[in-house]
Amino acid sequence: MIRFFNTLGRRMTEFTPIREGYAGMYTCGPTVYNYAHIGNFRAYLFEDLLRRTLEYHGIKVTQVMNLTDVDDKTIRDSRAAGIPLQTFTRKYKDAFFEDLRTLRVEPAEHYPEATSHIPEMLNMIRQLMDKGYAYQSDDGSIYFSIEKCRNYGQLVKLDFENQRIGDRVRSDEYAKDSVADFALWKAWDENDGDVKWDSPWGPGRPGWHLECSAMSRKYLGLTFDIHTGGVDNMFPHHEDEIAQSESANGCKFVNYWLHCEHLTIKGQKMSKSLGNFYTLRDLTAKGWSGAEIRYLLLGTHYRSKLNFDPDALGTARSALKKFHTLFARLNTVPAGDALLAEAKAASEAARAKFADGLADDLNIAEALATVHKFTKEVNGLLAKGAGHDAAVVLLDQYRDFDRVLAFLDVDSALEAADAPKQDVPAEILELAQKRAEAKKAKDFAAADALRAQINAAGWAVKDTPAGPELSKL
RNA sequence: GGCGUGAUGGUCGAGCGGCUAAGGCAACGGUUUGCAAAACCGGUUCUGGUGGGUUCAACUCCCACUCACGCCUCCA
Repeated sequence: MIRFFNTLGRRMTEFTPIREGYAGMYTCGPTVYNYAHIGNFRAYLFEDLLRRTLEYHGIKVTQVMNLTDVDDKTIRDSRAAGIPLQTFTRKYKDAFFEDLRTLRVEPAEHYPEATSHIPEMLNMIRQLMDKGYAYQSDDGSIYFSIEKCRNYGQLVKLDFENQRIGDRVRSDEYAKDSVADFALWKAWDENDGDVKWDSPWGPGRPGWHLECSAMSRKYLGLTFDIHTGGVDNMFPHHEDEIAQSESANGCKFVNYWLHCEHLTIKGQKMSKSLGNFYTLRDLTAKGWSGAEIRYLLLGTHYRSKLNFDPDALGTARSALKKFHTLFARLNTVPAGDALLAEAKAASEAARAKFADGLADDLNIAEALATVHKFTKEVNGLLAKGAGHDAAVVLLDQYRDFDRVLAFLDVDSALEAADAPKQDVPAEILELAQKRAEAKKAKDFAAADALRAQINAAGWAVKDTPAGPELSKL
């Protein structure tokens, strides 16, 4: 049984898909006006964990992630750069997909762009107008009227009578009947430059919330299983999506809403406006790998705040390195079927616990603890003389875990272990060679002197069963 | 002001109304090593923000307080 904490109702609920064995999932994607930061990627990694967990449990997932490629910011920044909107957003779409690959995020089935779905959105506005849920204001914009929607406020309890009205609201309020009404269609004005589409209500562009309602309907149907996003999307974005979709479609929009907590830095939300963010590229430029970053960002339960500390990436590196040396060891176990049955039993037990942990609202801590306990067993089996056949089973179990985790990298670790270290300078190799000879001759004074020389040159030497190994200090 | 989330050992981070409070990283001890490093093994560090309450029994439920963070129309 898989269960999730459903924001709708704020309860832990068993997951029952509409169609057995299949799950339709809509995940709010990026606004492509800049590089996404790792707080954004935390959400996408959570969604990746979600889809991989469903798949691990044999459920076929259809995931849709939208790309918001027209809004205030994309228009503002493309105009400031003097570049056509499409060209401008193309750059950040490409960067986004590149970053997803770095983090081993499994691709969604559909990545619809807002600008490619204007007809679908206009169609939905038409329906809302016809049913009386929307109205046109003096400036030509179309708004959704909250008052017409009895169910408004399913995700968050808000008391609109008793709100502290901020400046942002006041500046936007002029054309609306009610403060909470939101734009379905924004009438063109000169700030939009050449960005505009024709509509029955005059030239303009779609409101932000509308794209998700229109595109989810197109790719997932009127009612679908799961909708996710960051907690900051609960209001107004998701609340407005529900209002639009349920009003237009006349039926329930989404069965399970899952929201991911924020990534914080020094206890504060990471955000573009506060300027306290790291992009993925900032971290990879410092030498951290996608796997290490993935390990760190996935390590905290999605409904808890994750305080990002760059130093913690070192923890990730240490932990992953231990796995990699173990994989290499498993790969060189001599032939034989010793302890094969034990290996199979340990693998099967670990697999079941791992699956159960994930099924419990994506309890990654439980799943990881299982992997680590399994590793302890694996080491025990190796110490007891497990043969090659057993090693193959154990290694396969790590590959199986990695269908969800995607940071263990069993096979690339094995390849790396086999490949010669090519980037070591010749003179360092020569010193290491001389040291090996000195050691062979039991001239330890000379060997230590050579090691000091190697260290002075910025390299460390370790003696492994397979011979000396060099690494940068 | 309204709504919501959280506070666990050096650090990150779980479960659970009652076995010795997972697991990672770090530290420490041991095995191994010519010495190291790496690897493996091991116990250890806290009595669970504060104060009450319920209960035979609470870290786990309830109340209050303190602190922190988030949302209240840009925001993953």
